[in-house]
Amino acid sequence: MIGLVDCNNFFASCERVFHPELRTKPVVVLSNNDGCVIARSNEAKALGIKMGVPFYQVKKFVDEGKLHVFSSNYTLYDDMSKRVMSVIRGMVPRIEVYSIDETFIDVSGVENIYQLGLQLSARVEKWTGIPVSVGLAENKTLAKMASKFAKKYKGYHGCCVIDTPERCEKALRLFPINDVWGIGRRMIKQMNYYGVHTAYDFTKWNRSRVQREFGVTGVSTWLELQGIRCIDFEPSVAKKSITTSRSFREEITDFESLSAMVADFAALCAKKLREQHGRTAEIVVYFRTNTFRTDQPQYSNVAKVELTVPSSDVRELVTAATTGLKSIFRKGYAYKQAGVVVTNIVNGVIPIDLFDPVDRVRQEKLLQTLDKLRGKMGDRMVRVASQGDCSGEINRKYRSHCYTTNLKEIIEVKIM
DNA sequence: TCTGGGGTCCTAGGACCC
DNA sequence: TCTGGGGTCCTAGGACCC
Repeated sequence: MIGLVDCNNFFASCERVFHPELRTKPVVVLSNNDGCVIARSNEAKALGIKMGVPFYQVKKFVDEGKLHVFSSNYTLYDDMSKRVMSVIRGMVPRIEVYSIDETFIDVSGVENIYQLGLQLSARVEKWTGIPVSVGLAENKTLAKMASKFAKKYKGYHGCCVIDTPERCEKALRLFPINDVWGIGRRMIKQMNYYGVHTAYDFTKWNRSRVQREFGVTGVSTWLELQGIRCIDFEPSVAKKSITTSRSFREEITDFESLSAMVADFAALCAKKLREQHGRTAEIVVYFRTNTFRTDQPQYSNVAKVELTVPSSDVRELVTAATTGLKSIFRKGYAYKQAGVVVTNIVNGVIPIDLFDPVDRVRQEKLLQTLDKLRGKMGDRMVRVASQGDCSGEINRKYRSHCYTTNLKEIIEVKIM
C-alpha cells in the first residue's frame, strides 16, 4: 500500500503556528510582491476567497478586520516542511517527498495501516503544529483521492483508507473528475463534453478510447483509478533542473539592475544545486516585459550558456548567467520578470578534464567553506560582488519573521 | 494600479543520416 | 534531378502538478 500525507492549508498553517490566536480566524498568504492569494485557512475559504485571486480584490476584508494576511515567507515554510518530513520519515519505511507540503509514504509490510495513519496525523500535529491529512490506498492516484476524503470529512480523524474494491467503487462514484490527480484543465473540458463527471464515469471507458483521447498519461491515470499501480514510488530523486525566477514590483529598464537580479538568481540556483550535490553545464537566462500591458512594447528572450565542465561554483554560474543576459538584453523595454534555469544536472564525483584550467579539488574546498559561512551568517551576507543587494526589489509588506531559521527573528518568551 | 514560482513528462516537428 | 522509408536526436511547446 501507498500513502499520501498532505499538510492542510500549509502556508496558512505555518503562519498560525506562530500566531496561535489566529487558529480559528480567516488567514491568507500572498504570493511574491503581495500579488495574489496562494494559501487560505478554512475560515478564509468560507469567506468565499478563491485560490489565486489578486489581493486587491479581497483587501476590503482586511480593512474591515475580517481577514488576516501574510506575505509569503518561504524560508519559514521550507524549514517547517523539513520538520514535518522528518517526523514522518521516523515512522514509515520509505518516503518520497513530492512537494513542500506533501509526501508519499511506502507502507508495504505494515500490519495495521489505519492505526499508523492516525498516529502519523496526530504526531505531526503535536510535534510541529501542522495539521495533515493521510490517504492510504493501492497506488498514488487513489492515495491522493483518499487524502482528499480525509481532509473533507471530519469523521475520518485525518486518515482515510481505500483498501477494498467496494470502498474503491464508492469513493470513485463520489469523486469529481476534476479533482483527480493527473486530470488537468484540457482533459476536464473534454471529459465534461463527453458527460464524464465523476472518477467512476471515467473508469467505464475502454482502454483504446482513453489512449486515443488522452494518450499514455491518460491511460496510466485510468489504470490507477482501477487499482492498478502504474506510477512508481521513487524515494528522493535529485532534481533534473532548478529554476529561480521572480516578477518585479516595479519594472526594470536598465541593464545594471536587471543584471544584479539575474546574478542573484544564478547564485540561488548554485545554492540549491549544492544542496543536492549536483552540478550543471547549462545555464538558461530569460526575461519578459509585462504581458498584461498593451500600452508598452513587448520583448522576451532566452539565452543558453554552456560550461565546458559541469560546475556548482557560484562565481562560474553568475558569470555565465551575466554573459547570457548581455547577449539578449535590449534597451528601451520595461522588464517585469526574469529567471535563471540550470538544466542537465549531474550528481556524484567531480569530473576530471585534462584541459580544465581550474583545479576542481581546490575549488570544491573553497565552495565548502563558503557554504559553511553562508550557513552561519545567512545567504545575503556572503555574495558575489555583482549580485548587488536587490532585497528592496520585492514587495513583502506583511511578511512574518523567520522564527525558526534566523537568530535575530526567533520568538522571545517573556516570563511575567 | 494590482495577476506566483517552482517543477516533470509527453509530443510533434525539423534536421540529419543511411 | 528526383525518388523513398526509416531511424535518432534535439527543441519548443503544451499539459499537468503543487
